[in-house]
Amino acid sequence: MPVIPIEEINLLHNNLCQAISEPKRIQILYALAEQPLNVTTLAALLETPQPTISRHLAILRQRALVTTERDGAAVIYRLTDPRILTILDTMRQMLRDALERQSITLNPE
Amino acid sequence: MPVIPIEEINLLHNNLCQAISEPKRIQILYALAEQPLNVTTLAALLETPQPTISRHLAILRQRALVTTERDGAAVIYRLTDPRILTILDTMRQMLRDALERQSITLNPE
DNA sequence: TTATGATATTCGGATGAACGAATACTCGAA
DNA sequence: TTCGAGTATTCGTTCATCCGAATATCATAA
Repeated sequence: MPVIPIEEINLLHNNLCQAISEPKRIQILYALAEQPLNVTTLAALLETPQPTISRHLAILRQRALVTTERDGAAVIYRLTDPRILTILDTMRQMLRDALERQSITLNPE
Repeated sequence: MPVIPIEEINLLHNNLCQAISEPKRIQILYALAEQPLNVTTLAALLETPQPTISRHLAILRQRALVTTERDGAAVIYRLTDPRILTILDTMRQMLRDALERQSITLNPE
């Protein structure tokens, strides 16, 4: 029974849990999963003001969830680690299963 | 390229991301992974006031991450879905790998 | 039914993000 | 070196959530 040090719990919280605990940032991660994008394109895609996207990207970059590459005046953002998608998709499946237990269905057919 | 509806993003955020975005709740989930526990025992284990633990458990219960069973006056809490541990462990590994990229190591040896 | 251990809830204050708006910075072309 | 497109930052406000303290509720034994 491994007791996880509180320092590691805090790192986990600050760097990952906290980072994905914001709907807009989840949207950003899914968008970048399709393809790397620059800030303006991302802002247009998510119909969100550019400073808002830029702030969220800064948070994701500080947590090392995305990396950047310059392309002239533009900055291309891409996912650092595809496992973040595995995590989000697992959560979605858990959510579907939990809703099913309550006989509620997403996208019923 | 599946575009995820904003409603599902919000459900994901409210029910799962938000729920694990708190160090004490992560500790609780790991503790319950070892074995089901009642509130008082959990409070003692995590050296945290009982009302604090109770409030966090209420949040986890509302999100269906834990379930309860009565045992006399006590209430036993247990994990609903072991996949939450898979998620947390994957995050820990991502964190380790990210730190390694910066030549920082947890538990060096 | 009353007392006790166990759990849940409420209140108030404090803290932490998020946002809109405005603006500052950066890069490269001319 | 100046301009414009692209990106980042700052400020002030608002809103959500956490906690400690106190207390209420619940279940069972006597």
